[in-house]
Amino acid sequence: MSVSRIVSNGDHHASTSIHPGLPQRLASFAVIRQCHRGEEICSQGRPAECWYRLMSGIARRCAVRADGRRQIIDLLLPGDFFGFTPTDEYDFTVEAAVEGTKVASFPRQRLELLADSDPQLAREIRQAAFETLSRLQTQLLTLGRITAPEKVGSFLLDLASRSAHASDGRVALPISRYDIADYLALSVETVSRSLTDLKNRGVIRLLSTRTVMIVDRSALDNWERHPNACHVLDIDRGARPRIARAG
Amino acid sequence: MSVSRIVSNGDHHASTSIHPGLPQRLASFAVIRQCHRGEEICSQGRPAECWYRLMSGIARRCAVRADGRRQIIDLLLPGDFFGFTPTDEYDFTVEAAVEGTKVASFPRQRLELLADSDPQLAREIRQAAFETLSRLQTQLLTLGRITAPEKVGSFLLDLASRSAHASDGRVALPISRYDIADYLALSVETVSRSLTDLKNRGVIRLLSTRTVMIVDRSALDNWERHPNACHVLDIDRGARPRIARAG
DNA sequence: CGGGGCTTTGAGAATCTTCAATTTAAGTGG
DNA sequence: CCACTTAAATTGAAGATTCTCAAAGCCCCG
Repeated sequence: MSVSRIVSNGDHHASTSIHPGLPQRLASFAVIRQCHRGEEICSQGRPAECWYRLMSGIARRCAVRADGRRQIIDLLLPGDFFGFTPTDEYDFTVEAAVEGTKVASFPRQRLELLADSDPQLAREIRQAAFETLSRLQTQLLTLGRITAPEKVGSFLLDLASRSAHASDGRVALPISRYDIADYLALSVETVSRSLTDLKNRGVIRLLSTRTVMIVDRSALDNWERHPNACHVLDIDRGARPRIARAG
Repeated sequence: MSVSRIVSNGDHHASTSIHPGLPQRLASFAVIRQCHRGEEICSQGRPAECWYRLMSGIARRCAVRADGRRQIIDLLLPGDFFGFTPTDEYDFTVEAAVEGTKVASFPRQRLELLADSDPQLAREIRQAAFETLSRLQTQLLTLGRITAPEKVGSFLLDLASRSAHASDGRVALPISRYDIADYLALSVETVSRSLTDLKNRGVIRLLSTRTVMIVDRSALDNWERHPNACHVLDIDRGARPRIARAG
């Protein structure tokens, strides 16, 4: 169903960016597969026979609720690993979000066996898992935001930091408003309104439907540097400060 | 600042439950530390010198926003690992949520070195990381819920599955309503109202303030078994089904 | 028995969702 | 290359939910 080939050193793109080449040991086992838009890369409930890394394009890891609503658990950008499970089957379905998405797949069982005798490989796998953890944590922070514009702003910042161009505040939105909505647990309309809201407040500029320019970075990023306030007695006892919405 | 001692085989509790003993190899390196309520176990920004596993009690991994709101990224129950980071410093602060919380700590650098020559240990660490991933994903699903009662219900189910007693639907709430609120990104009042709402609808019973009985499990769990609907053309194009709230 | 936090409940304000319709963008075929 | 069809994105208005502010009851601990 797709072109497959062996690659010696995975990444075709510039290795200077945030999206570095494959770790050395891993690279030699990669089998690249190209996917159509909407094509499933791996399916929930199926035996987890491979680990993956997105090489180009975009993929989404999603679940569907009984009420029919879809939820995007994880947005996969080039360089991201996925397919890690504690059990022997995939816990989510992953599908390509854009045409021609390229995925590197690694036979799990073989890799684990090799890792047993190749410490460097084992470390690379561990590192990949830790980076996946970090990605999910970032998303948890985003979903924990209160207002919709904050969620969208947080999403934009995350996207900017994970994308290639770091310098100018230009960020390409790789997915539709619908996908963003399902990723941020908002309705499409609210996503759209939040974007125009941020635009009107001068925080961003919409260069095109799928391109935003971050003008006021600080307005989007409102995280405390050191959360030691957690330690304060008041907060520990539950009487945390109550703050008005960032209307 | 706390009692520390070496243990040969970590877990004091029944090994029959969901909370099994420490993996064999890991166990031999555990140093147990007992913490006071509110005491920090590890701090954001500090060098990540240890990996941890909660042995008893409860801990929370949290962040504080610039506006003062606290967010609980991760609720740690006995058996849970934490402290995994892709960088060399902790990305969040972890603190004991109840008095006498016991934590096993493992010197990271030493463990990684040992893992290089002990494949079994390497596998155990990997497994721990994957389980952490799974835990975060579950929380992402919960936060992705639309209504507050759904979030609370999802939280209860998760808690039930992670707690010891599996049979009777009794679930002990190990943290305050405030903590639950910060964990689910809701206000305290909404958490409280959601609980009484679920009670009034006969889905749960409040045996005590900190003990709920799950009566109608299916009313809380509304996940599609196989999210293959993602693959349907309509959904792929964004025109996902729009469903009324579960009022 | 008193104090303080924890929990619950009430009421109004703000936000988000839903339903509906319009506008913009994109893809297809002549 | 333009007209046409369809999807994507935006905007409006009403209804629903949640947050905020306020206050009362509860429970544990000293």
